[in-house]
Amino acid sequence: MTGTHHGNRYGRSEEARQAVLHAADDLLVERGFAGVTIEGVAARAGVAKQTIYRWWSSKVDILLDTLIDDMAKELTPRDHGDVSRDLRAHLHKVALFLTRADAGAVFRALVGHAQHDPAMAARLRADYLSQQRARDRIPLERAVERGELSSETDIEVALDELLGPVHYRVLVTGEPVPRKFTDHLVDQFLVRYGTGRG
Amino acid sequence: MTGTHHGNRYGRSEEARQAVLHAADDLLVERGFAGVTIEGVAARAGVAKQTIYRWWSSKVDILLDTLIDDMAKELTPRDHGDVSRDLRAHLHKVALFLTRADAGAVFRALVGHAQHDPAMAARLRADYLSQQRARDRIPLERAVERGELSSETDIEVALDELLGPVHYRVLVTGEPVPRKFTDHLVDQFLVRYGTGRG
Amino acid sequence: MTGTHHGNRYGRSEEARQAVLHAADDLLVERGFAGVTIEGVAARAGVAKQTIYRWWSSKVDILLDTLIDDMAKELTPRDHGDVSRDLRAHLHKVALFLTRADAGAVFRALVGHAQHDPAMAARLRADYLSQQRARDRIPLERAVERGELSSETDIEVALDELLGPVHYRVLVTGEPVPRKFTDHLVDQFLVRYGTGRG
Amino acid sequence: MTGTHHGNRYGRSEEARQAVLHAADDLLVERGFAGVTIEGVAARAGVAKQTIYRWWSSKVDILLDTLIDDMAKELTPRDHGDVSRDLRAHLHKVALFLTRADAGAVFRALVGHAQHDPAMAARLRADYLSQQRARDRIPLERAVERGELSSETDIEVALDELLGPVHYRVLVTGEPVPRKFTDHLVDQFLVRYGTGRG
DNA sequence: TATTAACCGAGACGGTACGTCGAGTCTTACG
DNA sequence: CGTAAGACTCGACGTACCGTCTCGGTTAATA
Repeated sequence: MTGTHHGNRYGRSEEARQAVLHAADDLLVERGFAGVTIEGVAARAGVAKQTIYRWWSSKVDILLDTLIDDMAKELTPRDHGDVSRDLRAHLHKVALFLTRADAGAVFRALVGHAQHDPAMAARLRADYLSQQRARDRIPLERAVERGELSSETDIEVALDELLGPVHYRVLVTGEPVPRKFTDHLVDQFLVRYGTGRG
Repeated sequence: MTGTHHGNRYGRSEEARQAVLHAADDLLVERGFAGVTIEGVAARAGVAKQTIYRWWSSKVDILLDTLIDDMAKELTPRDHGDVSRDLRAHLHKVALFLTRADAGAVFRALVGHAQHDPAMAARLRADYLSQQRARDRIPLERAVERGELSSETDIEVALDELLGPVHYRVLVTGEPVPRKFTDHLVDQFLVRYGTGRG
Repeated sequence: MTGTHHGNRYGRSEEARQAVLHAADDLLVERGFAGVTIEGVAARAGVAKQTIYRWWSSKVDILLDTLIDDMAKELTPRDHGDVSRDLRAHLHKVALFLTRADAGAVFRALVGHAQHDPAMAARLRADYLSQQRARDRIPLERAVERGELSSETDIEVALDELLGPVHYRVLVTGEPVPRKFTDHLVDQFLVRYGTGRG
Repeated sequence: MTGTHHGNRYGRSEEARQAVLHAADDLLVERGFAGVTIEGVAARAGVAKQTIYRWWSSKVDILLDTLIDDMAKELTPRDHGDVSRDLRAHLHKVALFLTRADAGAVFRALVGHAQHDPAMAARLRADYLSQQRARDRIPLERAVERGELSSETDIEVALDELLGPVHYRVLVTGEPVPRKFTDHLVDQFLVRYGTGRG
């Protein structure tokens, strides 16, 4: 009746999964968060609504799925052998990620939605942000190992000082986040905490 | 409302306005952002939907109306005669405001929604956040006048360094924002920028 | 936003009501009972689904509304001054009604559905069929008054004998119900029950 | 079903067939016609939907399968040697069958559905009702042979006069069909058509 | 005895329609 | 003119079944 189907007892259709994720992503970028509807995603993906509801609980759930890959892929810090270069590079990557159209848009939309939905906020933090937080720690932990930072540095607070201003600009003031700004944050941070050996 | 409606040939009903604002506020706290609907507000306020649409353009518009008074009232910094005490007090007040149930909930909800709605975000920044930003500048400008901060201090960047971590915790990580944290931010800031005269 | 609306505090839109009834009727005739869907009726009538649900509880409810006028209009027996002519005329009208495309189709569909839905069956009998039954009694009661039938005639049973075979053909065997057949039923009936004065 | 399924190269599983028929029958009695769904039958019978679609074209097709045995079994008239007793007995059996919960429910449901589906109605008449009609003729044909009825009797019309009122009560008015009523129908019929020898 | 084709259960798939909710618009009667 | 009331169109929600299409495993006639 309907053309080609891909039912399969042992496992879902990867084709349908990809179509849904891409459709949701596209709609978010094109029409914004309110423009992402289950009905719209289904239509655009060429998929039945029921198929979406079978695997995702809400449009937020879909967007989380689109986010997780990107974040790990784009935001894993590399080792440049030097705390300053590590931090400058990582903070810049974070800024680029947050302000870029596609993946950053998903992140902003989800953090925005989290303000309206405590349960989803808890899940976002437990499943996604904590992973990112772990990646963010890496440059600082390496710096402590290298002796570039005191071993008594409060890394949690340090992360807030470095990442806080970047997210604040993105989420609240809407100011751009140029490289100069992130570099400045790193420099100020090292002035205070660095051992002078870095 | 009193049960009887109140036509008024010369001007709008202040009674209706207050009922709407309170109903919206109550619903936000009780049921969250999604629980605030025009229909629900109208029913709760004992007001016709049309009356709401006549004076507000959306539920976000109503919530903005509830926010503006509170922010000016609660977040105007006092002068303690000393940059450290000024900043510590102000940052603490900001943290309290953001994390408190009612007014902070409205703020978080609106910033959350702004992530989904660029036009509303622009308006939020132009009409509300810029006013708050001006209030936030006061302690720093006073410190420059007093000579406690160099006159070359980039106040915009300084604000981002002070307020950014606070908003980051509130909006992203969900960590609490204790006085110890805000005090630490101020201390670190003054270590770097202070003239030593403060 | 949508063109012309006709909201009105004091009363529903007669225009919408008529459009719904006609659309339902048309769909029934064109596509059969299964082809009558709330969604389809709404689309065809140019009416919102919500408007239908506001005034009718189901598609059956709509069809009942289309039926009631027709039945009273078409099946009220006239007085020909003679039991034989009265009954022949009435039975023929019933047969025509039942076998005709539009109104008869509605009747058949509803009686068919009543077989699946005891609650609806009860309502159909209480609100519609009993009215028709009352109309069907008229010729027989007149005949008793005229002395053409014994006053001891069991009118209920008589009605079953006259109307039963007609409905049986329509609903069960699908045989046509020609005038010859209905006339024969009347003749046989009068042979048995008539006083010979008719 | 036993929990293990039973592939069979040459021929279908009688076990599955019975499970489906019983499940359909049970669901019809418990939840009515609308409560009979292919999914529900499959689940209840412990059978795959595909197995149902392999052997039946629709839920109506399943119910027809449950009907055919019962009708032949229960509605074959016996020979009492006398037209009056033959007809009284047969008409009473028909009335019992139609008004009883299980088999009668299936019959009523199918006749009801036939009002909505002309193709199914044609099939119902061709495959089932015509067989029943043949059985219904038997007592009358025997009576003609015996000389109890004139050989010129129009048996088709006679059947409508006898069976029509019974079906009318069952399908339309919902009145009970007591023995007194069926006996009366037979008596009236014989008054008119009998040769007086019966 | 091993092969293998028809049947079986399970269940994912693309769809249609369901009945509900809220959005934003429009009309009315009243004060 | 502003108000309460509420009917209107519209879009999306999440659910139930539809009928189709694999999939991996079972069974029994045949090679």
